[in-house]
Amino acid sequence: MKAEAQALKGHLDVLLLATLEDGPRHGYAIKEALREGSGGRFDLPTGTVYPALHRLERARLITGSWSTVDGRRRRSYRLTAKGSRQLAADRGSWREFAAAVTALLERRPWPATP
Amino acid sequence: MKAEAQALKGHLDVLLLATLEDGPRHGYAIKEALREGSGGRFDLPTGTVYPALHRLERARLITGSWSTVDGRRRRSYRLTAKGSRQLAADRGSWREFAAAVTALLERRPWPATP
DNA sequence: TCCCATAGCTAGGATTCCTACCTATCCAGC
DNA sequence: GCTGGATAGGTAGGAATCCTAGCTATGGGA
Repeated sequence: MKAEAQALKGHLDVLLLATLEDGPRHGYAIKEALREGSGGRFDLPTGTVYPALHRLERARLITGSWSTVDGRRRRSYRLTAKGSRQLAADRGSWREFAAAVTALLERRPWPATP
Repeated sequence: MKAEAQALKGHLDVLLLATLEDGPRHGYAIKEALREGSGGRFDLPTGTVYPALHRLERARLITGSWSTVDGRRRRSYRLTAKGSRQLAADRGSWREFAAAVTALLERRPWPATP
């Protein structure tokens, strides 16, 4: 395994949901949004993105619909109500998680610092 | 799978290394340090901690030695030079990773904001 | 004409973390 | 004396996730 691989480590779902917060996007556009929104850091292979979208759809967090634009078929996804709630919850979880890891790595006392 | 499980998502190694930065600790003490240092958030099962320590030892990031204290056998671990370097690198990776995820979730423009 | 960007997909492997289980000692409470 | 919890170590196996590697197909620019 490459050293820098496995970069997402379980946080992919919340990122995918977040890209849909402003409105529907198709898979490839989601992938591009993550790449651009992260300064190139999250340049995910399609073998990561598409299965993850299918997983979110099975979980009813997003719904997809087919369309054709310029001769290319697209599957456009949007957040469901459940997905919206999940996104809000996951954002909170991320903040707590990041705070806890940072506290341990920066060796600050828990819970808060000046 | 429980909703809140898989809490560490690939960041366990850097946390384990960080607990050894102040000096040697044995496995159980490492587990306790993570629990206390995270305000109880990272209360890891031993089935997570011990195999991870063995993994780090195999990778020569830490070295362990047996001792007996109060009739209990302990395996005390300390950082190797390689482990120290890895910790420094992983800290940097964490900062970048956390910044990228936060930027996407808080929808701040990349790379920086006031 | 050929290649790149766009757009979608799957199979299988590697890794990681957790659940569930095990042994054993020391000490406090009953 | 006995029991249970905290301390201390461990393993086996499963579930989940992400990546690699491969595939099809269209449109447009060099």
